[in-house]
Amino acid sequence: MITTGDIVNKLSRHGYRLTPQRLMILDAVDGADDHISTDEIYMQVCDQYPHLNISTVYRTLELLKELGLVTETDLGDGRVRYHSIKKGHHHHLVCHKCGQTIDMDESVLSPLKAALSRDYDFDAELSHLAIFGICKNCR
Amino acid sequence: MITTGDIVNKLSRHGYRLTPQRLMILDAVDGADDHISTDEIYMQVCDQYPHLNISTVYRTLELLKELGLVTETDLGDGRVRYHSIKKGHHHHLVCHKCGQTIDMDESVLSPLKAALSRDYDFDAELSHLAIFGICKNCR
DNA sequence: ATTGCAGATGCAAGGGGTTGCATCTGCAAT
DNA sequence: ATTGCAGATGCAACCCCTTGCATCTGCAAT
Repeated sequence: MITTGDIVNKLSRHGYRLTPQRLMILDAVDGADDHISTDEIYMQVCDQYPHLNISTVYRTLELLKELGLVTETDLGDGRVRYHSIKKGHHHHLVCHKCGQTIDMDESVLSPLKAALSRDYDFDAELSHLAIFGICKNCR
Repeated sequence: MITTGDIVNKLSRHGYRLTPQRLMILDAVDGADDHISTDEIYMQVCDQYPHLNISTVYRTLELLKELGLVTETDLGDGRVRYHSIKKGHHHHLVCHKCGQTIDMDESVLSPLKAALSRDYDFDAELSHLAIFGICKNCR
């Protein structure tokens, strides 16, 4: 379990400060059942604290991503979505026809990561990838 | 070589029409040395035909992509780029630190495509992918 | 408890891209 | 050569997101 104290430490170690906005935004991501979009986070936090500005939400999510507290995924619906690191890594297969998203095991990408490292000396960041295509029902 | 006649046929077969705007936009993509961004296309075509609207450029590129005449790549610089199909498929490794993009051979992705088809019955569209990470100089 | 200040926020303007709608036009039928 | 009309365009408004800047504040040093 990550406590508020842990977050304070993680932030201060990088020269950042804990603000109520950051705490509320992180709570919103952690508390979400599924991947949550920026404006869902914004609206949710605004219920408690209406003065919040949307740009703070974007900047905070960028920071939380940098600190490894949340991961970001582009599911192709025109808005990026966030997910607590507590809920583990996984990837997505997104169907272009029906829009369905299928969770994909991380292991499928391991050979690719290894090949890129071997052949191109490139350290790929594949922490939360979405791959587009056609699902079995739509093929 | 693809002629204007070929394009007319390809369009009409799908119930679309050939317009001067479409022809000029396709010419701009075909004539570009490298991946060209939407507003580069817009500015280039505007030189010949100033009445052109930017939304026509977006809609036309969407159509050309659908018809397989151009491919689209997101190189992570905040704008999508286009590339003529005539110049072949390839993928990109984009370094988060220095911004360099490395061309990657298509064959690296074949095992992934096969695995997704086998394990998930999912037909992945990996025609012009960008993978983010850290390049050898920045590791 | 005060103070100082770098880091954080709110605000407003701007950038890339999309969309609804009225008008226009390619093109097939006549 | 005309006509009809679905498809295409231009326009304006909008959406998601980012950025510059003035103000505010967490928090460490005193």
